[in-house]
Amino acid sequence: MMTDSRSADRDAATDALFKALSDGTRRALLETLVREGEQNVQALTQQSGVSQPMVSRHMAKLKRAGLVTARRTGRETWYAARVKGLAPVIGWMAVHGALWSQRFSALEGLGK
Amino acid sequence: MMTDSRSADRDAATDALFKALSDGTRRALLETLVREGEQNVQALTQQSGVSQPMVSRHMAKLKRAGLVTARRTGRETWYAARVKGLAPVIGWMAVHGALWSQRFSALEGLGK
DNA sequence: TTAACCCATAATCATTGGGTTATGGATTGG
DNA sequence: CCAATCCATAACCCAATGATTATGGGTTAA
Repeated sequence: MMTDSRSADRDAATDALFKALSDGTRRALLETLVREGEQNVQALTQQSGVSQPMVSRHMAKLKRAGLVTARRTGRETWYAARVKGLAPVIGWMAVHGALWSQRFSALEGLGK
Repeated sequence: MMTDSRSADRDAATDALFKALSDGTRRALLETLVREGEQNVQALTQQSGVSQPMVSRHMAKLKRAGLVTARRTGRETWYAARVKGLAPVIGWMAVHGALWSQRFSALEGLGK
């Protein structure tokens, strides 16, 4: 049930998700997880080009947005991409109706 | 041709696009254009809940991101959603390969 | 137990960015 | 020509954020 006509674009989860994706460093971190699977903070720090604390904070934000999961074993924290996390993005695009939806067929062409 | 292994997530256009979508007010403005078609700044201001200068600045950002087009006639500026503008978002998702691509089939179910 | 290691948080800084009101340029209407 | 209208830009405020170094808590190893 829609409580406000503007709620679709003001949804807190959707907002957190788009904000999480709006930074290049975070997107790069996420892509590393997608490509290379679960990684600990050490490994992510080495490939990211930013400091370890920054990686921790970026991962926290990605986690709050639902884009990664965290699994702690001993002193290491292992992060993994959470595939379902992008669903709200797809949902947001779908909300715009047939106009945008038509373009989704182009996905097949883009799928490399 | 890929000039840098990290370039996919550091591409300036992609960054501008995600940043443009990361604000709820801008997404609401964009959705208005998608739903109701071309609108001038006046109309957008009335429905947005923010001041006219803020609308102008948001629209400028959406335009730089390639999500809207602007057409000036006399003293009015008419903005329209640019459907192709979302392609890089879809492209970015596709870059992540089959892992994400599988989920795109869920679009059909989400398409209302 | 002590040292080394992994990670998260705190403190700090500079920049970005959303918001406002004020202003001004360009266009239309009397 | 003058006034009203439409929009963009400027000036400003404050909160959020990306980044750093410093610190500290918890875990493994010697």
